[in-house]
Amino acid sequence: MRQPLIGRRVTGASHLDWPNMLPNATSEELARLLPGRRVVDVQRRGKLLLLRFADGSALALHRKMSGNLLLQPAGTLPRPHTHLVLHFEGGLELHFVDPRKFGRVYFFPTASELAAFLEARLGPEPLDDLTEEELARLLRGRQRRVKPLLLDQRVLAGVGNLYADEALWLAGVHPARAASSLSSAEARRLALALRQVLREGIERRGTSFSSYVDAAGNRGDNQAHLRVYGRAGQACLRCGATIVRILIAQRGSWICPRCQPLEPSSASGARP
DNA sequence: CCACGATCCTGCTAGC
DNA sequence: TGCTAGCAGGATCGTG
Repeated sequence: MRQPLIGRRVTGASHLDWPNMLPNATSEELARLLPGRRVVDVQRRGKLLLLRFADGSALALHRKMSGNLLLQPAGTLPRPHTHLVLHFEGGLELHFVDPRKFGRVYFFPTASELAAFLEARLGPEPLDDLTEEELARLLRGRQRRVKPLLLDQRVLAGVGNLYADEALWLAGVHPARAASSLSSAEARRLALALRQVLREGIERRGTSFSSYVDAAGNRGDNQAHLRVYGRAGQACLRCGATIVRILIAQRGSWICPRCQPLEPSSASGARP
């Protein structure tokens, strides 16, 4: 979205039909405050898309489970479940389409308010800052199970359910292991695995097993390359054991019970 | 500090 | 064919 949006001025905001989408503003405020603001940067932080405006104000958009952001020519008829259309000069629109209505749009009048918001709820970026030492530091002393810890955005930003499962499988770590129980070798493998699965997901332009599309409406390819997520009943790609689905912190979690033992087994086990 | 359940929503699909 | 239970890429809140 950077190329099409940077430098463009907002001319309007419409189709704001879902107040719960706006935790810190009203529809009327957005429609009144946004026109005239010029986009100077488009960034990602964790799972948030940030639109920064010339005066330091910003929008932060979270797609949650079902949201899609589509760049369309002006005048495109919004599809069902569209809850925000941002109009830009030059005949461009950004449509926020979200059937489940879990998505959120935050408005921040100043850069420092945005910074405080991000600081309060997001940990380090795995692709920028996650050395093995940093992950070891994040795990140290935590009695929490490792998967819920990885999914906690305040601990580490941007890792979701499927990437957590993929990384834990690659690293040969059971999702219910206590975070502090990981050996330094396991922590090292996990740090590398997290970076790998996120990098692959981006290279493949996302995981579209359901409705995800990018801003141009194109599906990603990553769903065809998942190693463990959603593969219950199928053979583990590494050892041939049957992949199972378990519940960890109420989230579906797919594991290979042989490559990812819960108890440190005396048998040699998998050397992923 | 941590686990768990409920909550916010709609759509899809597997199973009957 | 039609119904229903269960599940879904997320995150927050209250309770214990």
